[in-house]
Amino acid sequence: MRICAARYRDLDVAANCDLSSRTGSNAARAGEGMPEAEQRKRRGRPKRDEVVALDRAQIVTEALRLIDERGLEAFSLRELARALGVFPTALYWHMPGGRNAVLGAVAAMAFADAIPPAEDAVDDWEGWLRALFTRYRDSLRKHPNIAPLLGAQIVSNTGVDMELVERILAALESAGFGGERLVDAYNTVVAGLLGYVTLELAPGPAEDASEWANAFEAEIRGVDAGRFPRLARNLDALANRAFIVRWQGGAEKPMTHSFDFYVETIVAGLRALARKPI
Amino acid sequence: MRICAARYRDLDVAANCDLSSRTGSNAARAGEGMPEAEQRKRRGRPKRDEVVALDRAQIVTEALRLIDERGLEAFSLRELARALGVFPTALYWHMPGGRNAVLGAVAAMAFADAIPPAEDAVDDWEGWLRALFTRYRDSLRKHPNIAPLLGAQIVSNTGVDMELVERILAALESAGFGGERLVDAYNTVVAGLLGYVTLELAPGPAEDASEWANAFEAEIRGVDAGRFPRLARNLDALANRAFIVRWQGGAEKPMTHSFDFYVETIVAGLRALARKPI
DNA sequence: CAAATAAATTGTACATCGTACAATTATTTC
DNA sequence: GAAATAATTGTACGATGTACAATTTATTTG
Repeated sequence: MRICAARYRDLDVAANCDLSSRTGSNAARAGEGMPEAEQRKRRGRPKRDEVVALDRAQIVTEALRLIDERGLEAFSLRELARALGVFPTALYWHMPGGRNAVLGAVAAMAFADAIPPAEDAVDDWEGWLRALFTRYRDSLRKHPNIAPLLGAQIVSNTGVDMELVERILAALESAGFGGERLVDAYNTVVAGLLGYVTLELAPGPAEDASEWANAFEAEIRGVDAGRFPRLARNLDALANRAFIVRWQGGAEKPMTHSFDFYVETIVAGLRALARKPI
Repeated sequence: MRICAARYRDLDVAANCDLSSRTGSNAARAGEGMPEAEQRKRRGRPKRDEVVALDRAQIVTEALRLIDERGLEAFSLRELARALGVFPTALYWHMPGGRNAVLGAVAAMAFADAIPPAEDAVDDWEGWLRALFTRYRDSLRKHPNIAPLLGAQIVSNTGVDMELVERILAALESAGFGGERLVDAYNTVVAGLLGYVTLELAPGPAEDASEWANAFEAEIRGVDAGRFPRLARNLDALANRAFIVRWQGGAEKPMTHSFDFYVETIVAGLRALARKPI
């Protein structure tokens, strides 16, 4: 038996006391150097002119900023709340789904930015497809840390715009696809669209990056030429420039040339299959 | 001020007391109905014949089983330890990297199972590539929950076999690629290999699956035919069978037909580009 | 204009997680 | 038989997601 001094054993209380002001227009950007509870917050709904009225858009934007800055793995609701100068549970009012809802919204926002603007009339379907692919890649390269979100999670997303679907269908119809083949070609295009970039930007090992990189590079460089003759012969061309034998992610070391080839492969493949009846 | 009954405020102690026996040969499979601390464990290293000698392989296998059963998101080191009848910290002895190391090993194991056996002499590179693609997909469909691991994380994995690299290079050389183009073609093949399956097996929203599915299906079914004429016209062919307009994952509703088309697209594209000099 | 209702937040609480570190015991090595 | 090393139990802590209650302001309704 012992005497306990603290009424509450939950340390969250202490952790949540570092609230920045956030009065007036967005002060959230101030970031780290918090002025230590500059003006104490009342409980309850804030007065109209006292605060900028935290809303969905603000939350999602800040979430993306945090993910850009510290990575997807380090993202947490609590840190997001801290950055916004708000208690973590306040986020649930605007985003009832909690963490997953925030990430879903971030993904949807990034995806929306990636699809090309509404210049209809797709007469050159090949050119349009090339443009779609490169535009998507360029967009995602600005936020490489969310690549896993788009590639491998919540693909059938909330509110993903049907605009993209419609445009891809238009391009493929103008290429000559219809009926069942149209579905297949559509799936091929979407998979192709996300596939390469997801892999290219996939995160490496979280910690001790350079240490691991050095070890892996050494392993690659000293590959057994007897067992793997082709790999050894083309090592200079492959090392750190090809998918399994690289030690840097696409954010640091883009694989642009191969991407162009990849796009050309898919376009050429579709062109070939558009002709063949079966 | 209050009198506290418990000496330790850490509930882990209680949580870790439900250790199953695991004496003799693997009793871990017994699972949920634990006989409540049947025989108390001593501290320290166990005697040789008392226990099955927990090792890396056992850990990885059990981890994969748990992920298959409850999903990747629900996976935790503590539950893994519970299933093995061991304290969580015991896992660190065999897997110094902790959680990430376990997941990496799981991914590597699954990947190793996916590459075809050593039937060298690739005279028919197209056939070999088709076989590689379908084999990889079939393997992953047995463990759909780890798809995000292979597709979007730790791609340059620890100990990923160079065997696969060498074989792909062999196939592509026999197709006529060399030098810089060989690298591009290789990257295209690897991206194609992982891309479609990663997307096809991507997990949907974790909770309230059927509720969300119903809502989404209703939204799709009632699509605005004015704004999205092509989508509306092909709705029956697309609904729940195409990437953005589906409400079930590939584990429940495979997209095999489109996959075959996808493979054919890549093969045809490579065939075309193998001829063209630039 | 008063009362009710909704909106938006602070505040409390808790189970769970990953993992660093110490303590303990068995086996192997010299 | 002592020293090293292997393999585990046991302790502890900070962090996270989120359910729920309390509180205050704004809006709607009678």
